[in-house]
Amino acid sequence: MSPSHSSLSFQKDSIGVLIGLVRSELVRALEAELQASGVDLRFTQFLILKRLAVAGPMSASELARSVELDGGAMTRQLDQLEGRGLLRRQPHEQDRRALRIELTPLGRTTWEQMTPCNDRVLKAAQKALDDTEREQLRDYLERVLTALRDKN
Amino acid sequence: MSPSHSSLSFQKDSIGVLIGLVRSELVRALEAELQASGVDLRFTQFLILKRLAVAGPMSASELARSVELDGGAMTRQLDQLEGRGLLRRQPHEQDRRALRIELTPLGRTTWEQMTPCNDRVLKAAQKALDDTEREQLRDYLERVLTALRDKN
DNA sequence: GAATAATATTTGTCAAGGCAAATATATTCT
DNA sequence: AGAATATATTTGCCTTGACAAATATTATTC
Repeated sequence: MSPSHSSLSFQKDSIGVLIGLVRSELVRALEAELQASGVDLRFTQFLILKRLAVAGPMSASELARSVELDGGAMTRQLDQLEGRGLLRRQPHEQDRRALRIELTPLGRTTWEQMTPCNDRVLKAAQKALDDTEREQLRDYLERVLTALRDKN
Repeated sequence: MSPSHSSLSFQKDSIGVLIGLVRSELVRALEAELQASGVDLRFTQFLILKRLAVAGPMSASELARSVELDGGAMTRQLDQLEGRGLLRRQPHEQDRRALRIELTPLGRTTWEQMTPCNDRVLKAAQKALDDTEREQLRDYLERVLTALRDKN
């Protein structure tokens, strides 16, 4: 279709486009795995629970920064996740403005159900790369991230 | 901060998280470049115009698929971009259901203003990689994308 | 060739995130 | 100490995108 532009249409995607595509496939794959495992969580909620499980309790704003989510959006996600009994808002001991967000036992159980999903998706994504290439990919991505962040 | 979990917090990001971070930095950087060049476009609108400029006129649904945007969302983006005079909806010659979306001269001029922004961002992102590494990064990302899409 | 299925576009509805304002508390400066 | 500033959380408002339904047209099947 539209053969008159085929010479132009076959140009390779830029790194930027490629990264966007990979990201959306990763999100899609993870949400599919979660659903297939009976875990009713969206990608953002998965990230929040994962962060709490891996890094331990923290304030809502620390959590928001660490998953790159807006503070207001975080409040609403916490409302939902707390309403479902997956986490708790406790008072912060040193700072009365802040909260200490912590997983409940149910939240931890849920995390244990999701972590195999995460592993499967990452494994599937990297199945065409050997160990050396995986390390290189990570290294390149880290360098790209640093370059973008240091752009002064 | 939160020294009681430092041993866990210093774990490396997964490839998944890393790709998400790179993507959001790329979007941020591109939108900043556009704004600095006086081009009032969001990332999605940039993608649409770029696609039309590079691949030529196409139907709305082809365009939607090629930038991974929902059809309904595309209709509204086209409303906006057409309203600003950047593109036109023409009748499709072979298919009376469909449209032929094409850039206006203003759309083309705008594209010429944005393409240096795109180039600067991609160059900045890859400045810490040499030519070989850039090719490898692209190759790895393509293989990851294929692996995710072929997961049967 | 009529019936059925598929596709293109549009519109309505909803969920999610960004931004800004409001409030409460901490921190810094003088 | 007191004032000014910064940060944490919440809420309201707005934009965007996904999903589903509606309509128009094309493609396929019987």
